[in-house]
Amino acid sequence: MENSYDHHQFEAKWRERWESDSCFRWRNDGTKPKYYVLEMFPYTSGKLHMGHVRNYTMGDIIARLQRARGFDVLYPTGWDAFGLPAENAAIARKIHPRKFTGDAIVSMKTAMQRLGLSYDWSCEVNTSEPEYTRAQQLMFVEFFKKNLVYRASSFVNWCESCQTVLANEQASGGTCWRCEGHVNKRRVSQWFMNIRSYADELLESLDQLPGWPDSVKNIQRAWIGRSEGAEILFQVEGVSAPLKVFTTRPDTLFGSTFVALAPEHDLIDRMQLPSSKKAAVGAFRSETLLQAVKDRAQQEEKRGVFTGCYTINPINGDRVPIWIVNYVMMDYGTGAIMAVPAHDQRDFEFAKQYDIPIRTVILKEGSDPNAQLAEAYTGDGVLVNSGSFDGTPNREAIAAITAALAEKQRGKATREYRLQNWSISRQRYWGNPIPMIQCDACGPVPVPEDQLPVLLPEEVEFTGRGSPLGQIPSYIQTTCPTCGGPAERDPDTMDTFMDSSWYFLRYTASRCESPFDRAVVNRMLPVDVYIGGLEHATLHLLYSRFIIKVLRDLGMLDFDEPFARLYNQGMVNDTEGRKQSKSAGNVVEPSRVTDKYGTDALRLYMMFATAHNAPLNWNDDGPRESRTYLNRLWRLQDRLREPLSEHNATMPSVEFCPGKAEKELRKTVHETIRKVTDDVERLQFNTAVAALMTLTNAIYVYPEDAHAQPVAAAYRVLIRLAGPFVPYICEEIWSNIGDGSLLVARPWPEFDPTALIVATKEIAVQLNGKFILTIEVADAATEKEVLEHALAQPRVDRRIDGRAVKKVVHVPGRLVNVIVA
RNA sequence: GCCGGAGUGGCGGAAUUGGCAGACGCGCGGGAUUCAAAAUCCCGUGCCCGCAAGGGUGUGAGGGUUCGAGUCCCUCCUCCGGCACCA
Repeated sequence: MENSYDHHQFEAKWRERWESDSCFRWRNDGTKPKYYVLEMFPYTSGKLHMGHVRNYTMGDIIARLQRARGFDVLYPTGWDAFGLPAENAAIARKIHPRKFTGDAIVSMKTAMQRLGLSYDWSCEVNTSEPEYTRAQQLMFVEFFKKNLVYRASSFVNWCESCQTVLANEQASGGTCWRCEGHVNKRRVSQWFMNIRSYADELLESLDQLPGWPDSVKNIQRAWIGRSEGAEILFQVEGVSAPLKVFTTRPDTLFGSTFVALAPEHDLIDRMQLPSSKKAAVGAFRSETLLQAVKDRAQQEEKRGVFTGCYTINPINGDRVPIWIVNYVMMDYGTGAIMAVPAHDQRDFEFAKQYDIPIRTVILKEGSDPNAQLAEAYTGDGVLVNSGSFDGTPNREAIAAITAALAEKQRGKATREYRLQNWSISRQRYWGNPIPMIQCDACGPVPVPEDQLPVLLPEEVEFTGRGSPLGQIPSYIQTTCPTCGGPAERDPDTMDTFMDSSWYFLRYTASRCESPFDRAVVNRMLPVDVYIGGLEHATLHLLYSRFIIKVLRDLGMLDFDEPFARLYNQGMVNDTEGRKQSKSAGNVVEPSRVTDKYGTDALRLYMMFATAHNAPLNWNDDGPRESRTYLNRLWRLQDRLREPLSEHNATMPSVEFCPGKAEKELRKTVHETIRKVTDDVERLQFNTAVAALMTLTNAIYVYPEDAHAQPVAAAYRVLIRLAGPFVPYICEEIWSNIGDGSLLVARPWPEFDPTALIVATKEIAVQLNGKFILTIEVADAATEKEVLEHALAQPRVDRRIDGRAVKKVVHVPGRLVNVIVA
């Protein structure tokens, strides 16, 4: 006890003891209510950075606290172990991705264990291991059998430097999400998952997620991008199949003076282009298709080419020209629009440039129908130049015109989505092989279950060019499981977002033969608290929600959403607020801080510095300042030596609290229990730490001549409350002052609301809403007594200055507001 | 451009439902301890006027609702995040 605080002397000791006593084991025996705490598992980059420390400390505090409160806590972790960086390391440094990943796991796991994180490591999951690979391949085969995956050859986002296909959200802004290289359009045959068929549910069930931050829900809503409108069929001259157009403004149909197609649109190949137009059309298409997605999206100038072909407007029989334009995207809607220059700014600009007629069909109230438009009018109004619909308010005309088209079988109300279907094929080695065989006679055939998993071949040369698996004949060449003839394996691996969209199910049965145990998963999920970065708002979190709904519809589990509550921890930046990065040379190593100040000091600093979701700009003084507090916590052992040796209670007892000082301390103890418990529940770790400091201060200033039992007990409560935040020092102190048990095995202190009631309370007195002073009134005082007491104050009386009191507002227990003229 | 979120002391940040703005910490000032210093413990600390008692003022700017606004409403400014020819 006389030793000064030296973290080196006991961190390893307690880590080993917690491990050997299985303190953090998930029991899964149904005897206690369950609690599932989850963090976004790390990608196996090899380094643990401050962002991880911040994220995992939050989860660890919740896990430790909930265990103490009597929950059967599942708090697991694992490794997002497949992916491009390991493969790139293989190409650059000739290290096999399996070795690179294995080494990374060893070093990261050691670092994570040093942080005192209370994971149940027996649940550990590694997405690159054969068991996980097999489980996911079983699920893929199931998806295939139920037609949830399909093969399509289409224009996809192609990253030139990664030589791979990207999902739309992985190519946001025209740059690759991983290497930030240019993304082009390219026609490739891929496996897709039909996430769009779940778009409505993914959107609507966001409203049933009160535990999610609005920011993430809004990002997902925008990402899904549902818009209501109509699909309209245009007859193209010389082509039998009608052209489908999507619009949100069917009310403007009479104003459509041309139809515009995306350059990729396949109708262009089926139209009979006049020979005079063929060269220009061909040139425009190939030029546009060669452009990187980003360049095309950022191109301000609207350009296009007239095809020489015409189509018939189904509402009025107008013959309108068909153009191919650079501002219509194949990805959205039908890749074709009815252009209405008068009421759409983009169409307006295009029509001006190419001298296409502009016809007003919506008139703003009180404006001149013949006025020249300076820009498109997109507001509301009344229909003109629209035949029998003239005079109809445009909002009504939307439904009316849609109905008129439906009657003629020329259109219907419909919805479109910004969300694209999920392309899951990757032309990479270090991923989960797609368990499919392509047979010329039988088509795509799944690998039979008894032959799973399809494992990656070990002997591979990593050149960084083309398809790594496709170049290995011994892997590719196989026989068809159906007909026995020669066939080829799918040369691709699955997008790693597939791995991470169900790993949290696997934790509950990490060695199970089937992908997961249905009964256990149904009991443990949804995850109670999920913590991770906001950067996964549209990728991982949307895919996970989708996969859970798919598994539900396949009858494999019985809930709708994977994560009941979601929290996004803020970034850890450098001192200037810039992102930490190797290239900027501003990375602070967690181990350097923990060596010098101890794990607890680092954890405490990260929790105290700022709110959980605000960015944390690193402050070099922070860990030292936290250490100062820990020293203060430590020294109380010595300072309270006598009280602690005389009294072994773990709570301040009422009978030992006769005087004001004792009662006040007891009140502070219970306020702290309540505040720490509530604050951790809301992830307000900074204010929880502040409450611990307040109790610490109260113990320091507790009068020496007051009764010893309350202060000894208060200190024991403090150590128990601080345990989840700074576990090592608290376990060590507890071994000196406790009851011989391990602190981590102690239940959480009980909150007693009656301890908050003391004899008097403070009431603020205001005059005309302006604060004057506080008065002390008896706890049981009536309203009349409180008001009399307030008005009797000389300072209040002086400020009233003889004016008549018009009204008095009394908020019991809080304030009195005296209103005078 | 559109959709979110946020602007509070010298600094990091508190303020559950509209009810004493600035909890807690850093820094700073004072005191105790010490031969002295560090460390430690105690007290003080939004700003302005005042020796003090006391008074004024104050949550990005302006307006509004209310007995009462950091909190609710409107307009504007700044910063951060998301989306961006989405038909």
